[in-house]
Amino acid sequence: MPTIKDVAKKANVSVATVSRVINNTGYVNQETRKMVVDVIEELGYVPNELARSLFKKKSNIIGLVVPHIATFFYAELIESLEDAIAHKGYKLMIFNSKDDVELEKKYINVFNQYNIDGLIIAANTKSTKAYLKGNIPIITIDHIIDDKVPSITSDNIEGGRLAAKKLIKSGATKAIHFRGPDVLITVLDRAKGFYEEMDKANIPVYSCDLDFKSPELHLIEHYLNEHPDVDAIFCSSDIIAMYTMSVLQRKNYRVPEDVQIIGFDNIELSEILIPPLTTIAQPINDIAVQAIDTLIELIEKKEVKDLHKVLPVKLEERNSTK
Amino acid sequence: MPTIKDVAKKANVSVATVSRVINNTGYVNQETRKMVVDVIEELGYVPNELARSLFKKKSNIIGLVVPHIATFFYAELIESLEDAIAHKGYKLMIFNSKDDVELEKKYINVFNQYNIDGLIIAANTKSTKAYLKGNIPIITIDHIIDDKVPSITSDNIEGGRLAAKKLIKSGATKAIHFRGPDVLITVLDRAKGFYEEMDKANIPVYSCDLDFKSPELHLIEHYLNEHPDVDAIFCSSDIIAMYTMSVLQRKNYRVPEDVQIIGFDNIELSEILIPPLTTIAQPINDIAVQAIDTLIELIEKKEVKDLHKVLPVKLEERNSTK
DNA sequence: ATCTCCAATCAAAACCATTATATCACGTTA
DNA sequence: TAACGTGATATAATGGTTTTGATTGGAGAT
Repeated sequence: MPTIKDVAKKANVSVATVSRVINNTGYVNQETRKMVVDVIEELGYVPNELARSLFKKKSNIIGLVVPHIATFFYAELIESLEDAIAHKGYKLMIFNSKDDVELEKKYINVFNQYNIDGLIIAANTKSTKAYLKGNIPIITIDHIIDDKVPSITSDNIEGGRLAAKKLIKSGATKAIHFRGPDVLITVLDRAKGFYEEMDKANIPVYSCDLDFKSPELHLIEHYLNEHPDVDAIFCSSDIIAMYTMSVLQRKNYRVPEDVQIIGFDNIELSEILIPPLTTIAQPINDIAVQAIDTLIELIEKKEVKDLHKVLPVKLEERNSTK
Repeated sequence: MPTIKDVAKKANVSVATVSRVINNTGYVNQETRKMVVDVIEELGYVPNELARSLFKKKSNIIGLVVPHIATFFYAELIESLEDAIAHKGYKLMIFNSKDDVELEKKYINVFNQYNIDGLIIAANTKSTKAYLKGNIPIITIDHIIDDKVPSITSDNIEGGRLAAKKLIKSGATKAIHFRGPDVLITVLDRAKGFYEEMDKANIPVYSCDLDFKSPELHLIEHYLNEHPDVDAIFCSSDIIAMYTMSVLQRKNYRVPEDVQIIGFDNIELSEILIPPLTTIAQPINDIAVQAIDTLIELIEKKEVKDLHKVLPVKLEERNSTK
């Protein structure tokens, strides 16, 4: 790999001149510029980003902490984030925390080691303070770890409400809420909105916590057995809804005639279920774009207006509800 | 952030001594070591990985090029890779190529800029030569771009054969193969093995190319309409199989009585379909581990024995076949 | 004729960690 | 005693880039 020195030597100019050409700063004669550009072309010189980062204390790398890459929602989120990040000239470094505190600690070190410019935390971290200690700009997605740390969340409470309202309107009389793990604020908020409306309508709700990545089929079945007369189900995620529908179908419940079901996320697959799944749509792409925009404002020390942005969700009506 | 100099000053030793303590090299007195370690602890000093990388020409970063992060198979692959990489003390930088040549070109520059130590290409790249020009160790997953570039693939041909054999044994008389995009070698290999066996058994096969990420429902439907008497379907991926099953169900085909169907990948969801999907299981985790192992051998300039490793696939029999 | 100004350029310092080389003190050995 | 080995540490060079401060030559002003 040729260095800036090689270019300088070959073009018979100083290193500084080459630097000025590359960065379009300071004075440089048109002819000199052309000469330098030609040599750069000829040698196939590419500036070394590490050296740049070292000097500028800025790496153009954004770190992302997620609990599980392969969970559908996160996978789609990562894709959107990668896209938004690439557009801004940054690169993405991904860390899979697996909700493991030790792992997170290790990662936090890495962030400092690499002069990472910003951090997106989409995981329910337990090491809040450790993250905040370094002075890397941080933004959280899907939850809030500190009042001063900007966040982008969907309006989960409203999502829960929308689901409840829809089920109530379609004649629900007894409901189950299959939730994700109750350590997640998203999960709690969705539940909160849901209970709120169901309580108002005096409809009893039973709830059960499941794993997000692979919901336990036997738990779902067990729960349905305990409440055979349930006629409305709200799930914290579309994946949970898919698992639930699978159990329902196996147990010969008709959807939506016997039981209505609503999911959350609006992942692509929800459309092709039989019947297609009614769900609460999260604006994943908007979340990603807003997160990156805000994070970059933070990195550039600009003023961030709304510290906690809540994006609207939408009821996507399909045929798993009446 | 304190630097090595700060540590040296505070501990009253030279920078070199601190470095020796950190890296466990050369001679350093026990007492001096303790003193240095204490100061490091006190200042919360962490070596700057960028400076290290710059000097060593080694970044401990491994790049990964995938076509679409959110495609199920890739998401699971990324998760496994991240795991294997983290275990070896490397970090993962992800690039979503979207099968876009321009984007790939941009990324290849980035790899050099960051002194990336190794590259995993899981995408069907069109810029083979550009990748090879830099002298970064490369390994490909799921396809082969050059005879000299090590690769890890599943035994896709055998996968196709296994699917065919199973369908033949269960009485198939007319088959459709819903494939992924025919630019992918994986897709072609699976088809190859499948045709091979079906030809032997004299069973006609019709095939149709679909998108991997969001298979076109109308194409599937159109194809089924054209061949209403089909009784066996082999899909290049479980996602395609899910979409196909959705169409089948909507058209009131019974699975497996009227039509048998086999997928590929064995993603988690395939188990909960109704009926559970028979599929060809790829050893995703093994692929990831072997890929990282081989890549690191390459990085460390060790001899790589088998340049092209083909990992066995397995027929996972469930109830979508007879 | 002298001075100011500015475009154009350069050399050197800075960034941070690593390492080859140098230095020194001490003890051992010929 | 002089030469040597060795443990312990310091010094300086290295890597690639950007920035700072300094220098030059020439145009225009006084």
